Amino acid sequence: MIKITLPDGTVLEREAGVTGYEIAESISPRLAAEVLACSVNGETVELNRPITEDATLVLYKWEDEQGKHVFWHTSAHLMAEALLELYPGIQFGFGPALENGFYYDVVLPDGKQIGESDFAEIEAKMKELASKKEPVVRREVSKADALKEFAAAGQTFKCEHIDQDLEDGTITTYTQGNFTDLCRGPHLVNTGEIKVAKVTSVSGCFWRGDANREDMQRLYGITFPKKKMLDEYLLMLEEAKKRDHRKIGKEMELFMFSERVGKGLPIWLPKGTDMRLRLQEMLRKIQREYGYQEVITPNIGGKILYQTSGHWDHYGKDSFQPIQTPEEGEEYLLKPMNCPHHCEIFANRPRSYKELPFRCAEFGTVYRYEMSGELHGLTRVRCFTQDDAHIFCRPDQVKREFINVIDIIQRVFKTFDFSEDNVEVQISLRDPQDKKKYIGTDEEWATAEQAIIDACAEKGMKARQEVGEAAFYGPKLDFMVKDAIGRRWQLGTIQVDYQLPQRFQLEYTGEDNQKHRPVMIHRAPFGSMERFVAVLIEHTAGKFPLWLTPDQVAILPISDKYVDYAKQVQDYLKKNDVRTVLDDRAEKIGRKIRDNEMKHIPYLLIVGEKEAAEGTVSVRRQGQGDQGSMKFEDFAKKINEEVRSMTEKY
RNA sequence: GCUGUUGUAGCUCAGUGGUAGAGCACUUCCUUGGUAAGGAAGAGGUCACGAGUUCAAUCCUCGUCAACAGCUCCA
Repeated sequence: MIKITLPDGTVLEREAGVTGYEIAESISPRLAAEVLACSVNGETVELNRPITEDATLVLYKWEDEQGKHVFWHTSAHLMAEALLELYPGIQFGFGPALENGFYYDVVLPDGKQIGESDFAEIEAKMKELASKKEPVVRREVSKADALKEFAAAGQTFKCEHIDQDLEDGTITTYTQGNFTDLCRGPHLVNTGEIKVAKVTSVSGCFWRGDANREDMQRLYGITFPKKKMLDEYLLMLEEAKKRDHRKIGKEMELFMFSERVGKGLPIWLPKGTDMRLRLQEMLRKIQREYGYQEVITPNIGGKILYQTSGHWDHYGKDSFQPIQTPEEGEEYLLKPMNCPHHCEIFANRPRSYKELPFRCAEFGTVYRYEMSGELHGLTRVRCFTQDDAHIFCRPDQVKREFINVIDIIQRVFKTFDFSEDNVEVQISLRDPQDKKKYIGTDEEWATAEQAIIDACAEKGMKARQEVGEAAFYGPKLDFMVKDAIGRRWQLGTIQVDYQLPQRFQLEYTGEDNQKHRPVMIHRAPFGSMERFVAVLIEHTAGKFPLWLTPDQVAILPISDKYVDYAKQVQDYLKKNDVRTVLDDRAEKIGRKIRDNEMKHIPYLLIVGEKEAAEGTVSVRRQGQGDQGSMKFEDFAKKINEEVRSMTEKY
């Protein structure tokens, strides 16, 4: 029997020997029209695959992640089919489905490159082919036959893939029309489901992602079963663009870039600086509770410092090149990280176990020579300030310290309503196959990795483990947050490190009067001030919480007859630590409200004849309209109370 | 760094082989108004930068710089 669970939760049974599609059809024609793929005992397969034995069946529609995935995977083949017709002799690499759409890596014959002007033609061809409703036919082939077939088609990348990566007996191909692709599947039963296709972008890439291999072009596309869905998708992208931190940062005058200062070197404008300092104050307050001591170190350090730490060997070419001092024959680096400086602080004098854990914090500005193509607004820059700290502790204190840092990060995220949906936690482990990338012994790695896994378990945190993502000196726990269009950025990070203490010969005297080596924990709850502010802008669309926002209150006189009174109110609020702006333009009140609402100022105070006579202000909350009037002294109290209740919580 | 795209007023963007336009913002004037756009006038540009083609280049070609999308990378 086949056990079927429907989307609404009802459970049905059918005799074996039918296909997923036939089952859907027997339930309702409407379901049959909507269903795209199914899974048999957890494995996603085509709808036309006969189910021969007892199984659990789940039907997938467009709304299901699996349904979309199959739809887009077939769409990738459809695009390839279109490309093959338009550019005979084209070579295909990989063409997978993505979270939103799909891509195909290709090399065009005779060195031709696809540009945006070619998109319309490709889209039209895809539509034309889809309208033929070609069946997608699955075949199992032997390795030898597959090699022969793809060699005959001149597909050298496919042949390499078959030859090097695939086992005989596991190889399948899918054919639609004149196009056959090597593919594990599953796919749509026919391409007619695809009603609207859009090629979204083209970019360069390498065969197998290897910069030493052939250059390819990666063509991105997205398709939908209904025309309306494409319009909605494009609208959603438009909306996301409005939250882009680069746009809002410019509009709100938070930060800027200057070509003469240099690319990737952000300049914090007064309002942005105001916010940043407030964020730093928040973290300072929290850190003090956990016994951190703040330090300040220079923005450069001797090259020898980074040779000692090992960073020069690993990242020398990704740093700004050394600054020479010819008279003294010295070389200095702009500091790419703060840890070596902090190691020197620990090594400054003999340390006792009684001082441990020694927690050394710094808002440390660092410089990294990131590849120019990588630079991106405030999220990827060449100069940024880490909310850095290094904890030197005994091995048995690692887990406790680790948990404290997780607490700090969770407090920070809670303050900004980064819900669990937005935050992904990742444990970054070493790739044991690739030991050249890392320093340290197997035992140290095992201990460090276990400490992280244990700490997460103790905090009940769901964390994904990623092999090969560790830093060269140790494993990491990273907190990733999505931006407006779903790109993930790493914010908070905690890392265990046995290596730097060794390299810097760090020691403390234990209770036993013997020298011991401390363990070092690197941590940054925000990650960097730049990236955190960027993500915060996109998260809030520029509507920052009252305690943080640069301008809390705008005062709007009804006419310039009341500007004097407005100034009196402003003075009072300033004296009571409320951040205000005065809109004394000769504009109508409706206009002033509109303009200041659009600037995302949390409170607007309207003052006219009535308010001046009574010593009140008419209060308007952002997005919530008129809130009635009150004495301006009471308003000052209210707003201060509101800010206090927010800052007390973090 | 690689592939593609873009660069015109403070912002968003039209436009043309004969050296430029709109809307918003800005300045001034009129209006003195009650909860999301009042009216008029003015000012503002080496059309990213540098070469080349041309009688003539903002427009065509090449190079440089920067930005955007993606790849690769991310201590």
